[in-house]
Order: sequence, then C-alpha cells, then structure tokens
Amino acid sequence: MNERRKTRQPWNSFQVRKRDPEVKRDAVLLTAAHLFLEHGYRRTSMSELATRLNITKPALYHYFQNKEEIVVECYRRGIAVIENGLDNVLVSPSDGFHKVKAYVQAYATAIVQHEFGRCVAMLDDGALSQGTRREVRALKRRIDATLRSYIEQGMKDGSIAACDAKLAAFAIAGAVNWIGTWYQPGGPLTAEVIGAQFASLLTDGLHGSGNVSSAAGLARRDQTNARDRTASSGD
Amino acid sequence: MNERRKTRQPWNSFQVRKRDPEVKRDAVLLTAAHLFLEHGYRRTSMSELATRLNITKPALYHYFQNKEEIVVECYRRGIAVIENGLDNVLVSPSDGFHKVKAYVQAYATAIVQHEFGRCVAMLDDGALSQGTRREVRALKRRIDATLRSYIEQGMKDGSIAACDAKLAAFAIAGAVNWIGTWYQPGGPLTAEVIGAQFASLLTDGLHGSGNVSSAAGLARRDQTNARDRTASSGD
Amino acid sequence: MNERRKTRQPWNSFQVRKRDPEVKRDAVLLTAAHLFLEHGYRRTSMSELATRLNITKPALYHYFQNKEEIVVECYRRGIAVIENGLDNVLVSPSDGFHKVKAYVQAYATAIVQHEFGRCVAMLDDGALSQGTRREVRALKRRIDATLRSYIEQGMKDGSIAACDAKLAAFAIAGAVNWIGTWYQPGGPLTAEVIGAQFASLLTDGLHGSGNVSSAAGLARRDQTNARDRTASSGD
Amino acid sequence: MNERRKTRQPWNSFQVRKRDPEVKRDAVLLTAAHLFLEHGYRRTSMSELATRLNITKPALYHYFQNKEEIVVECYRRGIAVIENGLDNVLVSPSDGFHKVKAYVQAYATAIVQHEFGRCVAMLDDGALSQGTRREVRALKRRIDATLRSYIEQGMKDGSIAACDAKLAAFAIAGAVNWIGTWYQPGGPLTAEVIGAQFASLLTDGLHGSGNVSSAAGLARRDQTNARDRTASSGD
DNA sequence: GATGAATGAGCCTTCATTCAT
DNA sequence: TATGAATGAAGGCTCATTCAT
Repeated sequence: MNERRKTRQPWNSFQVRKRDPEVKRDAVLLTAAHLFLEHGYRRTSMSELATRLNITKPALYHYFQNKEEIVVECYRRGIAVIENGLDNVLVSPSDGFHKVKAYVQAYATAIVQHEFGRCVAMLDDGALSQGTRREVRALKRRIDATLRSYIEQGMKDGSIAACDAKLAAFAIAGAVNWIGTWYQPGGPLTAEVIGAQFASLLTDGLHGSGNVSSAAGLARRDQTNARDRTASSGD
Repeated sequence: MNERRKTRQPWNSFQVRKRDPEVKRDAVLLTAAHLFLEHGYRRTSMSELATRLNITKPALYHYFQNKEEIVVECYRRGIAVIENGLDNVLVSPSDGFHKVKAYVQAYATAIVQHEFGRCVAMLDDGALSQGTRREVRALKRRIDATLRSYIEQGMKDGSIAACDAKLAAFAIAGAVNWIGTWYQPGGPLTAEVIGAQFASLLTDGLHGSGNVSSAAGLARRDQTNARDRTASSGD
Repeated sequence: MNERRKTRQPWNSFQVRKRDPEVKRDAVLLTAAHLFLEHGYRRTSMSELATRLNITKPALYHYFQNKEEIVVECYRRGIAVIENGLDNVLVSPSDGFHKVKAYVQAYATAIVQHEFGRCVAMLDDGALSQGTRREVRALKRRIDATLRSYIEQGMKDGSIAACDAKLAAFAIAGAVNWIGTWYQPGGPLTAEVIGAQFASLLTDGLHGSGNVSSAAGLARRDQTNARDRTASSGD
Repeated sequence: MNERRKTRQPWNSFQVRKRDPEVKRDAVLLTAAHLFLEHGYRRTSMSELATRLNITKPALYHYFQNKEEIVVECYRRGIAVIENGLDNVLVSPSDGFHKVKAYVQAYATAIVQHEFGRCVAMLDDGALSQGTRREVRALKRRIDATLRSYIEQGMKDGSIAACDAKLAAFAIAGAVNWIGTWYQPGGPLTAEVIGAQFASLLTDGLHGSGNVSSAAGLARRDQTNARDRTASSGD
C-alpha cells in the first residue's frame, strides 16, 4: 500500500520531509519515466518535470547533469529490471524452446510491471547524443543477444525448427517491446496473463501447443478468461 | 534504374523549375518520410527538409500548409500501401489461419518495401494535434481490426486455437511494426524473405509448420540463406 | 440593385468579362478598402485580397506597384469624397458656426456613406513608409485646416464662443472620425440621421439648439426614431 | 523627480539584477505601452521591446506568457485608471448634464495623463484573439455604458435635450478617445486644459455655456492661454 | 543546497515581393 | 498579359541550461 502511494506521487518525498538524496533521485527518475512514457522524451520539458515534482528547474540539475542523464538512468534501471527477470530463465536447465518461452514470459512481465522496463522498450534513443546512444544500444543488444542464443540453442538441440535466428529474435522482441504501445497500467490485463499469452503465441504459434497437455489446457482456460476481461481494453 | 535514382534523390526534381506539381509534392513527401524515419518527426526541422530538397523553407509551404500536413500525408500513403497489400489477402478463400498468415506476409512486405509503410509503423503520433491524431489512429485501427477479424474467424473455423484475439493481434502487429526499427533499406534481407519468415514464425511458432511439405523445405532453405546473408545486419 | 451587386462582389468584374483596366483597378480598391476596414491594413495580406478578387497575387502587382500604393489610393479617394462633400459648405454664405455645423454634417455623411471615406478616418497611417505617410497626412491636414478656419471665422464673427480652435477642431474631428469604429454598414442608422445628430451635438451641445425652431422640433423627432431603431446596434 | 526618471526609462530597472519582480513587470508594461502607442501593437516586435528593456527576448516570457498578455494587461491598467477617474464623478450629486461634463473631464484627463489610458483609447483590438478581445471589449463597454446612463439621466431630469443617447455617447467617446491620436506627451497642453476644454465643448457646444458666469470667464481665459501655448502642437 | 532570473539557439510560420514562363 | 513557384526577412515562441544570490 505504502509502496503504491510512493509510486503514484513520488514527488511528495520532496515536500514531506528531507530524505536522503538517493530517495530524491529515485523520485525524479520515476516521475521522469512516467512523463517520458506519456508524452515522449522530447516533448517532456525539464520545466514540466520540475513542476510535477514540485521543485525548481535548477534543482533537477542538482541530481542530474543533463536531461539525457535522466533518460539514460531510466534506461539503465529498465535494463536491470529486465535482465533480473531473465536471470531466472538461465538457471532452469531446459531446451532452447522452453528457454525462449520463459524468456518471453519474463521479458513481457518486466515491461508490463515496471515503468523503467517500458522505457527500454518504448523510448526513442534517437534523441540521445552519440556516446549515450552507444551505451544504451549496447545494453539493449545484450538482451537481444541472450534471446538469440536461446533460439540458436533450440535449433541445435532440435527443439526449434530451422530458421533465421536473428529474424526470429527480432519478431519476438518486437512483439514484446510493442506491449508498451498499447498497455494501459490501470487496465484489466495482468502481467501474468499477458506474459503467458505472449509466451504461448510467440513460441507455439496460433495452433496452440502441439501436444495438448494438462498445462496447455490450463493455459487455454486462462486465455479465455483473459479475453473476457479484456473486452474493453485497447486504445 | 532511372526510377531508382529518382527515388533516392527525389530533391533533384526541384532543380528543374517547371514540373508537374504532383511530382514535386511526391518528392517532398518521400524526402520527408526519409528524414522522419531517420531522425523522428520532431527532430526533423523544416529547414533540414528544405535543405535536402534544395529549396527554401517557405517553398515547402507551397505544397503543404503545415509540417503536420506532411506527416499526415505520409501516414495516409502508408496506410494506403498497406491496405492495398492486404486486399490481396481478402480475395483468397481460405480459413482464418491462412488469412492471418497471408496478412502477416503482406503487412511485413509493405513495411519493408515502402518508406510510407514504415512511417505508419514507426512514427510517433503523439506529436500530432488532436484532430490529426484522431484521423491517423482511426486509419491504423482499421488495419488492426482486419487482423483481429481474421483471428476470430480462425478460432471459429477451428484453424486457430482459442486465445485472446486482441492480445494475439497485438503480438503480431507489434512484431511486424517493429521491423521498421531494425530494417536497413540497403541490407541483404529482401521483403520476401522477411515476409515469409515472419508469416511462418508468427503463425506456426518456433516448431515450424506441422506437416513438413516441400514448401516448408523450400522455406527452410531460404531462411538459411537469409541468415547467412544477414550476418552483419542489425543496428 | 445592379449597383448594389457590384459593390458587394466587385471581383465579379474580373470573371464575367474583360473590362477596361480602370474598372479592374476600381474593383481592387473597393475590395481592398473593404478588407482594410474589416481587418486592418497590416492584417490584410495580399493573398487574401487576391483570393477575394479571384485573381492571382502577381496580377495585383499589375495594377499597383505596392500594397502601399493600394492604401494610398484608398486614402486619396476617401479624401476626395470628403472634400467633395465639404465643398458644398463653402459656397453657402453664412457665419462660422453654421459652416462648422454644415461641415460636421457633410463630413459625417461622407464617412458613413463611402468606404473610402471611412478609410481616411480609420486606417492607421503608421504602417506607411515615410514618404507616403507625409502625403497622406498632408491631405488629412487640409481637411482639418478647413474645419479650424471655420471655427476661427466663427470666433471672429461672434457666432462661436472664444475657445482653442485647435482643440475644438480636434474634438469635432475625433467624434466624426470615430464613427468608423462603431458604424455598421447594414445597420438601421442612415447617413442623414447620424449627420444631423452629430452636427447638432457637436455644435449646439447637449442642451440642444438655443431657439427651439421648427427645424429643431423635427430634428428631435428624428432623433427619437433613431434611438428606437438603434436599440440593438453598436459593437 | 526621481519618479519621473524611472517612468521615462523604465528599462533601467533591469540593469540591477535583483529587484522586486512586480517592478520589472511594470517596467515591461510601461515600455510596451510606449511602443504600442508609437508604432502600434502589431508593428511592435517582442525583439524591439526586449531591446528597449536591455534584456533578451525570452526573458520577456518570464513575466508574461504571451505578447497578447502584455497588451491585455495594458488594457486592464488603462481601464482601471479611467474608471478610477470616473468614480469621482459618481459621488457628486448632480444632474445628468453635469455628470456628463465631469465624465468628459475625468476621461480626457485619464487619457492624457496615463499611457495605459491612451492604450485603451487607441490600440486596435482587432489583433487580439477572440477570447481576449471579448474581455477587452466588455471592459470598454462598461465605460461606455456609464456615459450613456448619464446622458439618459440628463434627458430624464431635463438637463439634457432629447437626443439619441447612443449616438451622443459615441460622439463624446469618439472625441475623447481621439485625443490619443494627436496628443504629444511633451507638448504644452496640460491635462487640465484639455479636460476642461473638451468638457465644455462637448456639453455646452460652440456657443459656450448659456449663462456666462465667473467660472465661464475663467475658463475662457484658460482657453486663450492654451491656444497660445499650443501653437506648435498637432501632428 | 536551492532558487528566481536570464540566455542562446533554434523552430514553425507568414508575407510582400519577384522570377520564369 | 497573366501565373505558379519561389524567396528573404522577420516574427512569436520554446527549451535546455546556467548565473548570481
């Protein structure tokens, strides 16, 4: 509960009492991520950010050197959140196909649950300076590389049919990243539902999983519920 | 060949003073689409566009009232290109599954082949004015609705497993729209290859198509080639 | 009727048939005066004028060298209209007081009846170039000088009480020029009514004319009607 | 004296960095009013205003959101100045005729003495946006309504001859507003002289006040002086 | 440490005017 | 003669960033 409140009005930390600077930095980042996702990086002005945080513009420059440094930090946290989720996949000893499936689920969940995660998926890095863009892209690529390696592993161990691993990775990453485009934080779709559906759709395809196991049956039930609950979502 | 050249340096058309004005409008749009895709809508200034076209800034206002009118026209043409491609799907009398597959192929092809198509997929409509945004979104939604209707048809005719049609459509559309993010016009990947691969991946899943037909064998060969040729692509 | 139509859609002359160029110049001037009075000189663009006349912009430059030349000609015609009206005053052999009275009536009538007359009263000559402004001001001053001379004559012949002739002239001219600010061409007030009322108010004052003659009685009746009919006018 | 200097070169206030922000706003407004009256609203650019104030253009946007907000504030202050002057008229318990006379004097004085007052009389509100124009016109109308009510009262109590109150109000307001057209701040005419003369001319007419009282005699002497001193004024 | 004020650079747009045809 | 196209100059406004206090 308390957690929730902080998330929704992080700028309060500035007013209520003096906290340690790390908390303030966090508040700035969270609000910034919010605005960046809502209006885009370019269209979010430092003034707007400051206003939302109930502080003055120069105060922002106390915590961050640049507007750019703010986004970059959003990116970094987002990447961390995502990679954290993906780490769980690595430990499970399974074939490539199931690793990809778990990957999708983890990635989608991270993007749905964390604003920073959505920043990674949605923010246009074209506005960044060259140096920064390089860093951000390197981070992103690391995630892509992981996915590609799973796919390649799957092709080797026979769990995935021969295909262009790069294209397959692009397709999957695209579908997942795109979530940020239509996902509405307050909506009826939970991270679990989205994650499960995407994992199934992007690995099993539209026919559903080949052997209808009990797991598949369960999944299908979930999907049905999801459909019902979603009825009114979308933009 | 000659055609190709004009496409790549459309601003040349302005060198000659008297020309069919429609040709010039086209040149503006093509160059604009180019720049919008490269730097984003906001970061592309009218000055830059004019410079690239070897004309002065006010001359642009001869052909378009607004900067916004330029993007909107890009959007419109993109939508037209895409819907044109999708029309071929409609005529083929087949089950929902195969319609979706054909849809993916057609959509992906349109996005890869036409800059305007990529504009639809990539440009952030958040920079538009309310009225214009509404129009653009209505157009986009029409495409999404088509896809969703195919999925629903597939679930009815049994060719597609039960799932949340809305989520499935989002996944597919996301994967395809994302192509604009990584696709490099000069690269080795052809529209056919990308289209075929995406169609297969997003409908059959990673296991590949159930019955390995000769067609599937052919596809697999293509994919392998694609992978080799792509080796150095990506951002 | 025919007259009326020409006044309201003078640009038709361009379309219907080729007339001698003088007619076209007139059409331009009339439309220009219209727009200048409606939106002001600066806010009326040559494009707008051309559009209203159903001709192209460069065509305007065929009849006039400048935008400025257009207004100047409006001024000139307006001055001519006014001075024409004032000439009738000169011939009548009477004392200064009655000359002023007749002057007011004539001036007010000219301003109410002719758009060019209103241009003289309303258009801000601050937008003109120095040379042109000098000419226009000289023309205007001539009118003012006439009024002042009447007032001075009146003071000499005893029909007007001692006062600062310059200030008195300013007061009268201001009241009359201001008519253009509130006068609505289609409204219920006729030129005669306005002229008579202003002549009376600005010379006799608010007490009315000293000796209530039959003429005064008539005037009073007119005024009452005017008031009734005006009820809803004004901006 | 010191006060006077500040009024004439208000932009000096900006030289000192830290100042009461209200003072700076005032300086901007005063300089703006100056320029607006000199060149007109449209022809006064924000650059020019900034230059005159020895600041940069964007600094202006610290104190006002818009160019329009600057004029509107000029209007508001002008209206306040005028209504303030008119309030004194209300208290005096007299007939309509004398109220009108006092009104003219007060109005004329306000316009002559305050640049903001002159803004109300002179600035063309046609350049304003619809919403703003509505506000300004409503304010202006309030002043006009006051005058009209005095005239109507005068007609009822018999101190003013029957006439069209609306036209009479227009005539008087026009004469007074026009003052801004010819009045030169540095010239020899004082506010008192102008106010007294206009009050007399616009209510008593050119014959002078009916009963020549000692007051009238005094007035006549003032007028004579005024004329002498004015000799070189006018535009 | 925090703030009100200020700035330089840049962007979209308008307009009177002139070519080239 | 008449026109579609083009232009130079300027204007209002925004924004990330930095002083001076």
